[in-house]
Amino acid sequence: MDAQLKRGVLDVCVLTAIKNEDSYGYKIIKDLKPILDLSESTLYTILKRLEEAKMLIVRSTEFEGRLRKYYHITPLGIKRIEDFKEEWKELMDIYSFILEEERYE
Amino acid sequence: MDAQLKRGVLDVCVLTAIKNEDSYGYKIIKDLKPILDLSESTLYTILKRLEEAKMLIVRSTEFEGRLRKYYHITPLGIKRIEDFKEEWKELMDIYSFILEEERYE
DNA sequence: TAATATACCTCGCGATACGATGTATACCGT
DNA sequence: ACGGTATACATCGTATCGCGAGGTATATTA
Repeated sequence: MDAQLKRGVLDVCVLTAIKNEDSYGYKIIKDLKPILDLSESTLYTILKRLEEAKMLIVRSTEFEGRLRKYYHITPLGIKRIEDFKEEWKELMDIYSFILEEERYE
Repeated sequence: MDAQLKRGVLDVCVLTAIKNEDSYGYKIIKDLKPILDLSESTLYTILKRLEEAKMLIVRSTEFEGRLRKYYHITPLGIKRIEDFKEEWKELMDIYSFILEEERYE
């Protein structure tokens, strides 16, 4: 999938991945794999950004000798998802425009 | 509308705007206004990019004393629109994922 | 013992939206 | 005659962000 098209949905996907149950980086990538391929460097950048935006909070734990950082969504994170749904409506209008113009070809 | 979400659709919108009839910068902005607000600096950057990608060709004319550059879509430009429609399917899957997760809140 | 999986992270590059700014002509109201 | 607005083009710099390349470390498996 085109990188440009990803930009508007990536952070919302990550928030969605942790919405129902706290999760951690490595698991998020695996969970999202079927619908969206994202690299580790991308994910950790996003997680950091979302943390700075207070859309999630982090809890570091140790699991079987390895570090594992669990991410928990905040009300601001929930709001980000809701806002996205509103934006989606506008995006649908744009898509309709592209399809409609097609009829006259 | 969020700038990030725009990135994947902007160039396709511009191509769509000139698809059925050759058009020029100032008119493209006015035509797209109802569904998408884009600034002049953004549009001219996109037009230049699309020209370099050979998705459109330019024809400079003079109209009532002013310069006017008409843009005409090429087969590559048409293909870009078709490719976008395929990408849209993937985007719909992502949107479905976001909505489905919602059910368990 | 070597490879693979798990789990984290940083740096730099390239792509790109957009505000600010600039140039120039035509038109319209006062 | 003059100022404002519309038309029409363009460039530059900044900020954002996806992602490949590379790094560190432990556990498991062949």
